[in-house]
Amino acid sequence: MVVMEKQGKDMQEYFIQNSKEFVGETVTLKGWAYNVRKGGKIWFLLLRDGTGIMQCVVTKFDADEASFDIKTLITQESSVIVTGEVKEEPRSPGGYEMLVHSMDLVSVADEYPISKKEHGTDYLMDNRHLWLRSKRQHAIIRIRHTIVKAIRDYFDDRNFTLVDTPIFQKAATEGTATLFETDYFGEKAFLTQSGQLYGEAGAAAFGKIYCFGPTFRAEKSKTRRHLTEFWMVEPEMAYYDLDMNMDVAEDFVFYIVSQVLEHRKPELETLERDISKLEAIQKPFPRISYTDAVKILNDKGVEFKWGDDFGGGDETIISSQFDSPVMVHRYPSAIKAFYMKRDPENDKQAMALDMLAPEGYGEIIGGSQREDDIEALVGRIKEDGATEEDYSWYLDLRRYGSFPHSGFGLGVERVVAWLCGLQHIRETIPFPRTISRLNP
RNA sequence: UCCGGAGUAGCUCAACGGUAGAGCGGGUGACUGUUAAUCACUAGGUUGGGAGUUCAAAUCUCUCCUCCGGAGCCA
Repeated sequence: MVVMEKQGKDMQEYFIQNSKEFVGETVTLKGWAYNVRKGGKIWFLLLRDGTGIMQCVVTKFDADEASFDIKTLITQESSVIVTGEVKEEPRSPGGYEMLVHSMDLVSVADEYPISKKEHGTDYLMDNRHLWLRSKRQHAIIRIRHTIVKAIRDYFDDRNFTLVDTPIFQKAATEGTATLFETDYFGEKAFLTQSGQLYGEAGAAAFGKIYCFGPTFRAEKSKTRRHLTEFWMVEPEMAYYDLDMNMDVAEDFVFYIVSQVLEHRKPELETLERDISKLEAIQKPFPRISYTDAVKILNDKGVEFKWGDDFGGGDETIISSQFDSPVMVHRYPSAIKAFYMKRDPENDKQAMALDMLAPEGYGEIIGGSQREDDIEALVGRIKEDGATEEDYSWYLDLRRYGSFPHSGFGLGVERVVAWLCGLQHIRETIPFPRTISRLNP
């Protein structure tokens, strides 16, 4: 067993994140100069390797002369390869440092656009390709990675099959939203706003499926909650009703939160996230009907009529009543999509659910039990001004073995913003696309 | 699309009718334990574009452009 451990470590590649296991050893680091502090006979290089930042100490006694003299050439973000001994050192940020023996300057960086002082967001977004190197952005993107992994693991471990859905689509999923139009060999095609209708075909073939990919909305939204290109995961489950759907949504979101807490505490601390708010989240999540939600608003003195849709401020008031995400179900059918099943007990209500994140982060999930009655579905398609022809393959799913089924979509970036405690959604994705940004 | 705010040095900002300034970053030099290192010296500007008012405009007026925040729409 001791031998196995030794072998395992010998085979382990050194990177800054696991310095603890290499104390006393001489290792080689390849990375970039995050910062340099120069003295006369000693200088400090903060080296970034993608996993963390290591303080490298260069002195005339421990390093050769050529390596020491690199201090006159090196600039912020220059690429360097350093060899030296890893030591525990309380004076060093991170608790470890490297005593440098030799150094190789791979490339001298030009004057770096992102200085050590503060910058405006728009300037940083113009330099997004470089901004990603900073501690804060590094932490966010790593948390995003953990969220995406949790999403895939959750479904993969529960017998869901991945069914990818097309990005080019012939028609809108939900008539109202504005879509990006493209020329598809002389024919109109739209960038997808949802994979759901295809997901329903998948559920009929595989039982439980999910699709996960980018989604596009051409609305000219200018808010901190909107991107024109964002990632959405959409599970669809055969023989699941609305309550079972909410069970999955709750368990799924709880799993994502717990994975982030388990694996990304250092990153959350870098972001100065109030972790107690995330630790307070518990199952079961509160479930309230739309009608109850309207009562909450009215009790708080908000003028709100049954039948209207919630605005951002309304959602914040409702969600702030709870520590955990809240699921609001049975919305007025008039404000929901045609494919949602009507409540058998009240035709004015749709079997829809939205999940609102705490702390004012808004809607992170939208879903429903789907309409499985072909007559009802055809009726609503016609009410929307479309034809049976437009939805012929979708209606086939009701002609050939219709079945109760449900699903939902979760917006990845809104979850990242919520868990990271960010002010703006544009930091949640490496290269955001908004109404005013297509570059970089 | 509507409402509000802002464009001044590479960056973050000040000057708000009378000769355009600071901090950071850059350059040069000093320093053996720095922590957004410090200290000294130094370079750097058609004040977003256009038009107008005035003896005089970064400053006042109009217009256009760009960006930010909010509303609507939504994940």
